[in-house]
Amino acid sequence: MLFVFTLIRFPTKKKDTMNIRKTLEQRISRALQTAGAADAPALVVPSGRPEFGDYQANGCMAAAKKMKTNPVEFAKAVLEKLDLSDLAEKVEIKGPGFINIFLKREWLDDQLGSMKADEKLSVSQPETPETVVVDYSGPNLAKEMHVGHLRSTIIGDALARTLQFIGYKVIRQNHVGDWGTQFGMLAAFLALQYSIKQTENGLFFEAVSHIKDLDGYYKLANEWFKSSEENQQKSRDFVVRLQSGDPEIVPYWKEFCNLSLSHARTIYGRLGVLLGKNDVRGESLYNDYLPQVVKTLDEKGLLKESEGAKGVFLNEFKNKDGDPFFMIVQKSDGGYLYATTDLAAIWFRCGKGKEDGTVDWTAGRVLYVTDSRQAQHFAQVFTVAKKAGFADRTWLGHLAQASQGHPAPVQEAKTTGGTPVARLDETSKPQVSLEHVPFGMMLGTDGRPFKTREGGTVKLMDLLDEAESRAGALVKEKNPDLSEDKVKDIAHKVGIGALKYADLSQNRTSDYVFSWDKMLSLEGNTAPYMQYAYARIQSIFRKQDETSPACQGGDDADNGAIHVSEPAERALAVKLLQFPETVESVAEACMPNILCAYLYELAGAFMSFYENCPVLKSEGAVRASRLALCRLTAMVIQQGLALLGIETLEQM
RNA sequence: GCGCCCGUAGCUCAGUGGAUAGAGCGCCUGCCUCCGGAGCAGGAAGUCAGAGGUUCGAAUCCUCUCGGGCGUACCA
Repeated sequence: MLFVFTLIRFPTKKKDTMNIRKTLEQRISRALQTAGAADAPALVVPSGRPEFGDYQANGCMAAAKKMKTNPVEFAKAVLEKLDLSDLAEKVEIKGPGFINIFLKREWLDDQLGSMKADEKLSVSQPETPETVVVDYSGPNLAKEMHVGHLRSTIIGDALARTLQFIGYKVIRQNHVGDWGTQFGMLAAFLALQYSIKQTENGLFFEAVSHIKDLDGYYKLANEWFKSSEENQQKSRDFVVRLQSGDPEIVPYWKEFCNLSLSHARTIYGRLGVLLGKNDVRGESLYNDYLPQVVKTLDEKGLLKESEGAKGVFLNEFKNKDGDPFFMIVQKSDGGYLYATTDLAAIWFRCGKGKEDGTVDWTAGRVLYVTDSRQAQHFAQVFTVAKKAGFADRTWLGHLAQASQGHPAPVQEAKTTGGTPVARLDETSKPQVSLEHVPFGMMLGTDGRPFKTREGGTVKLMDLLDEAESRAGALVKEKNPDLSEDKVKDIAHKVGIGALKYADLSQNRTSDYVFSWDKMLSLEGNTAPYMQYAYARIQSIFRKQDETSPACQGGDDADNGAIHVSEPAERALAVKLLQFPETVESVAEACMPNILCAYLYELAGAFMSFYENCPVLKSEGAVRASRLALCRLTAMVIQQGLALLGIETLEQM
């Protein structure tokens, strides 16, 4: 018992020494406090200019203002309470009260050494690794995936990878659209127009071999539907029977969904997106919950009726007439809506699924990676979910633990770029953090919602083909001696990497102008730039094995101690050490573009280092140190790109 | 009407209340007998839509105006 108690009270905590920003933040906050400014944030940020050091603390001015003292005098007082001698060679006050910190080279050397020895690259694990559900991609199975699905799929995947790396338990959820009247039509067409064989694996439809693309199938089905009154009637019968769970009909619908899902899986495979069969939890799986959702809302006294429809009035939102918004959960004909399904999904994810034994987890945080047009919808759904208690915590996360014996801390509502998020409701009952992670729309070069010249959408498959073929052409041009297989492999990694990076590097909240050239560009701030830096480093190690037989095998070739001295080395060193704080920011704000910007700066710092500091031509300790620096840079670039779902290559 | 988002270099976009607003593309000037030139070093290019306000300090926060987008009761 005592052992357990000890574990709970003193969780094994990794030391946080390597997150520069956090370390400085803690030390300076303490100094501020000692100097008389309680609760004043230190406001530590990397310095804007080299002459201002590596980091600057901006908190003194505001604190002094609050205390009505002279900011420079106060900064001096803070400095007296502040001992950074172990990590800084100089700490000075400049301007109206900035504290500029110049990190010590020896300290940088130490930090780089421990970072290199750590498989997590100094990214510290959360003390309580809660379960985070990431809901992303979620294509409608009736149609083929197009460019509009790219952002959710890629951004969601990068966030899931990042959260997982940090140490959260990540549950990927592919909330595919697999329900609704159109599925009755599609299934009916499959059942009635194609020959069917029973095989060991279930049904086999002749259609499967004919359907080259889903959109073509959809078009055919639609024509069939429209061609006669009889077909329409058959189709409607199908819908009714399907929705009542008729065992004769369900297999047809299932087969169609499988067909469509296999198309999605092909796309995911080519994109390198980690969404598998087990991550698919379509709308239809919540069907059984829908009546219960409505019933629960009724029991909580939230359910009202208006013009025949059932729903919840929300004072927090206004409708066109300025009256409370009415969120409908059951139509006047008895049917349910997406708001109902979303409520059911929240319920499922936040405890109901575990209670039912369907899954073995319950969420502490749920991220919805969908376009920004749904912001209002989610704000409303989250509000209702909280009122109804669908998102109450059944698992005690860090919030509950932190508040043991005290009133629960009231946290400020925060946003993840759109929807306000409340972690605690008005009764201070711990709640799951439900966060909409919105992204902007895909626009054409005319600034209008993106469409092809024919008015259609660009198929994702076509975009991937184009990305790889453009990259392939470039690879052949740069390196004509490579084998066909090699070219193909490089073209794939470079092309897909560029495509993903083009999307991820943009602030997700802004609208996105679709451009073949921009999306598939391979120069400048693109994924290939980082891949190229990585390949250059690998090239150094290959050459190093050849030129220095004593070090062959590479085992200890890069194991030398790092001693930064040249300015370019120092700049690279500081950049490398900023990896942990960058990854944390990405996870907290759900902004992969922060990581992209970081990696671009890192690769840039390496390129300068590469130009200014010869590695293989240097000797002794300098050579060993530079080799080690190269190795660590390669590790960070590889890991950083991996968090974005982008692969590295040994050669390109 | 109401709500939310946006307006930054020729184009596409970064930018956490901090010091002289940054990248990429395009344009101009240098750099491959030298670890991979998909690169490096540098240059030109800005009334941060406009006007007020808060602040020691505003592209960032508040108000208004102009311009654009999205959403707004039985689609998702």
